Amino acid sequence: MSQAAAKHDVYQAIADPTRRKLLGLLSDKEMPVKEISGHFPMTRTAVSKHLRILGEAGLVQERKVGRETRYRLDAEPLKELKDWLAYFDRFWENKLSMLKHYVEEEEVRSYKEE
Amino acid sequence: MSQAAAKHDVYQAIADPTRRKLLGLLSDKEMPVKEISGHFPMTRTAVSKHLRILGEAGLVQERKVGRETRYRLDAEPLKELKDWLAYFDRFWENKLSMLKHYVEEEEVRSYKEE
DNA sequence: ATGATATGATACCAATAGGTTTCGCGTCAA
DNA sequence: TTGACGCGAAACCTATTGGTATCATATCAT
Repeated sequence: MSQAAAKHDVYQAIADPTRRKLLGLLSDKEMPVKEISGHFPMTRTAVSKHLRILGEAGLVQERKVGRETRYRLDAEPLKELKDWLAYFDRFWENKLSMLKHYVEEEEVRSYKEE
Repeated sequence: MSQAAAKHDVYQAIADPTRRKLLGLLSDKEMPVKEISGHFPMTRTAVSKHLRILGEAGLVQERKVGRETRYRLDAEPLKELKDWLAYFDRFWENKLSMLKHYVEEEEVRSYKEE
């Protein structure tokens, strides 16, 4: 309830390479927009928009200092991604069991349908 | 070189909730398009497009069986995601060290600038 | 051979995404 | 107090996305 209008989720947020780079950049230290945008071949406004999307996903937090707005990483929402990803662990943690899975599937299916 | 025109990467592929659901569905078993599309409130063509995008990202593999095309999960490309994610582990594996990080940053900055 | 089935290809559409330029406003420095 | 600075908001543009309906083709069943 604390933050309405979560228009962008973490999956969308990291879909864009610029935004992934932003997260890497802001993991080192807090940074004002001007300094941030110096690292990207686009206008400050464009970077600012990316930052807003990251903010909506909860991946960055902002703080006003004088006329600056400083952004820093908040990695917490990445947990959701990590959890989602964990489900697929068994499918490549050992590829053998996955293969076995499909081979057995196939034997059953061949017998029934083909 | 084996696969040209990788128009979609794994980050984009999983950005869409329908496609994430598809991956979950296809992790259980190989499935033909018609059966797959039965699980979604959209046309078969739409589902087919999502499958193509997943295919471009290497996340599903297809196999022709008679007039069917059966799809199955290939989780391997998710490794890239997992690796990318691993970089951020330190930022929430123990939140204390992260906090410490910023506090120290801030002390230095206050001293220099404010 | 004929008709139903499974699918991909194609053309089309509205909404969103990613970018730009311009503008206004608060803050800092002279 | 007057600029310059840092930033977000707004209007705008084009390409992409997610969806549709329609069509062509290959395969299966009769």
